[in-house]
Amino acid sequence: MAKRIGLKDIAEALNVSVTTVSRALNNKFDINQETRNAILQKADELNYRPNAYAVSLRKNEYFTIGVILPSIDHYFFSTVLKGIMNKAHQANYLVLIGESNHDLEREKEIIEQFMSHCVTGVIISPSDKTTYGNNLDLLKTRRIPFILVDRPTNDSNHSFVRYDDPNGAFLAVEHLIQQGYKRIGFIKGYDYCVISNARYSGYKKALAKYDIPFDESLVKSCIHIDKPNDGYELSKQMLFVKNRPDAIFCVTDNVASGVYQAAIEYGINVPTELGIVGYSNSQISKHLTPTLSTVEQPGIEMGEQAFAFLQQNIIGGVSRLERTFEARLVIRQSSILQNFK
Amino acid sequence: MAKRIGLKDIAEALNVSVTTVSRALNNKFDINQETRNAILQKADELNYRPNAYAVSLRKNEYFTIGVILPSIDHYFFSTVLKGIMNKAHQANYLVLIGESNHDLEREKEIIEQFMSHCVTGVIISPSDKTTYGNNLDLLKTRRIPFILVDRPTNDSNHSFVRYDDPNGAFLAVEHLIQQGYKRIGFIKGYDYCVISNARYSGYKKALAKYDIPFDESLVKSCIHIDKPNDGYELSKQMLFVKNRPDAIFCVTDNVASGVYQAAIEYGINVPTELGIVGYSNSQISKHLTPTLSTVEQPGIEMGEQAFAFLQQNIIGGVSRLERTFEARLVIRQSSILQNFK
DNA sequence: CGAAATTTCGGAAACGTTTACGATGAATTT
DNA sequence: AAATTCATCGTAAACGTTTCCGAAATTTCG
Repeated sequence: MAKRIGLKDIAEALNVSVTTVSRALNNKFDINQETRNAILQKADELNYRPNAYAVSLRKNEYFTIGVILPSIDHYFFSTVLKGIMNKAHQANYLVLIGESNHDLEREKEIIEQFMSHCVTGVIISPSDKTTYGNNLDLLKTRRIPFILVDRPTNDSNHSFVRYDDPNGAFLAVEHLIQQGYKRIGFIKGYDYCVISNARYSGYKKALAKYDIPFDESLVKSCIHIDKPNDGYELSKQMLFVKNRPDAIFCVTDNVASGVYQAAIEYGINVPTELGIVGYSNSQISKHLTPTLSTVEQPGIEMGEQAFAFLQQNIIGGVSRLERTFEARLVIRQSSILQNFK
Repeated sequence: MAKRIGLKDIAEALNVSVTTVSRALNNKFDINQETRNAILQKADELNYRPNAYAVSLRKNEYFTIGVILPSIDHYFFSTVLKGIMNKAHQANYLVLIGESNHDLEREKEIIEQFMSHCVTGVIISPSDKTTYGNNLDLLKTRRIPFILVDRPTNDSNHSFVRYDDPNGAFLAVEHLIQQGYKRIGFIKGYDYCVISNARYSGYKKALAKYDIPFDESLVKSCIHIDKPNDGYELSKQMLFVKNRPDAIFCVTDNVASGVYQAAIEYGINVPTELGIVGYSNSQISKHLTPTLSTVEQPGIEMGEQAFAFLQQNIIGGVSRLERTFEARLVIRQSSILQNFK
């Protein structure tokens, strides 16, 4: 509302030129100490802030990156964002944020908004469909570097930061096997969910390694991977048969929480009668009773790494970078059988 | 990396002036249909995007708001942010985000960055100390409108969106009383935590209404309000005495989760032997066993309301707006005694 | 003391837009 | 046929900076 004050205001107040004021404020060398001090003081007095728009326009450097996430209130993504913002702040970058809600059209809008705002790079966790999609082409034709987070595409030219999802699932299932569980079920996501499929493959690999026959009746697909309800319903189906599984690996912690509910309802003890392992090491996993064993996903570190990669791409012009975070299992109470046998 | 293409590039390619190109792209009237079409086509072909910096600078209108939150990966705040971004997107505003981490110095840096980027308004959930502080003065002297979220200051001129915290606590405690609990404890935050104190007052008010004497030994203060550990330790202290409380109201769900742990450790049944009510209706409250009764905090709605207020302040120049969201109790299993008595 | 070097500053152009204004030519009117 | 209108376009200034270049004023040097 109030008039923005600019270099001109300071200049007029002190009877010097705009150029001189600029020089003083930017610590240039060819300026007298006294005038500089006077200018600094006046600037402070008038509460001057440089207009970032004018500066960027003139210098043609826009210290801005864009971040696109499917959902901002999803715990994992919010930690990724935190990691990005940590590093971005240190490097004096402005961070623009867009929430795609897995909507391709929205994702495109965000990218175009980012391009209008001259982002020098983008970190994106694409919606599932983008994986094969063309929204990224918008960035490519503009040669705007981007880093994929958590969900790499099948294009081998892209830089990405991801988590070793198959191995995370493998470790989870192997752990269950080693604990002595015999019939291990898996509650997955829908068929085209990239993340779910990656974990599915790890599940199968672990079974194969220990010569456990794959039993399709032990695998169920849920629609909503972020809510417990599907896990609840599907595990009820799985547990209400004669030859029921004695352990269930879940595609997310939230799904696992649904399995807890079903177990309680049926009076099935966890972990003695039913082992459970989730995925994400989200907040709830520590709070469930018994505490939930799960696969860790270090969101902050992944975010920080993504920003570091982006910076390398921007500055160094490095073409392709990738990092796969090593999977790590967090063993808690829900999968410990050893002491009871 | 690639050269940005501007109006000039289109103009040169078509042998017209920059002005004409601008006119064509902005749907001005005094332009020939054919040239317009040619320009539109060329712009599309070259993948032109207007430079938002130049536009804003020239038009002197910056459709940007800033949001400052203590923590971005805190569930409640992430939902507030989601609400803000929903509305901001509809209104075509750019959203800048800063994470203060309850650090006053950082908060100031963010505000200055925002001012450099010419935000037309700010939504801020101030760190505790700012409540009495001067960071907001930076905005005031610049006449940049701002809306406080969740944590109003004691300055009666400020616009804010908050939650009726005292009443939320009151409802929680009243509910426990009505269920038949007799000795109701409270685990609060540290002494200067605004939110904690608001809830504390509601606790006391409920006791007073039902003529239950206030017993200081039933009130404990924790440091970390967002983690279960303090709740765990403090409730152990409270439960390990002869005349222990039969219900505990907690300043947050996370603290309540710590009480669960202590109860399990001591073999105390929830809710029959110990009633528990938390605060925030966070993710975990639905997943705990038994499910946790808690006070709802509608983050998305509060965020949307905050943006609506900000917009009114910006557009209409309305001076002061406030809204207190009505408290609502979510009754789950952890506080139900009625059926057992 | 004159010339050269140095210090300190201002003028002007530029970044990519938008917009007020004027210019041009064609079409219409008288 | 001259005068007027109208449609279409270009010129130039402006937004708030930075920076190149040159101009004074001052100092240093031979």
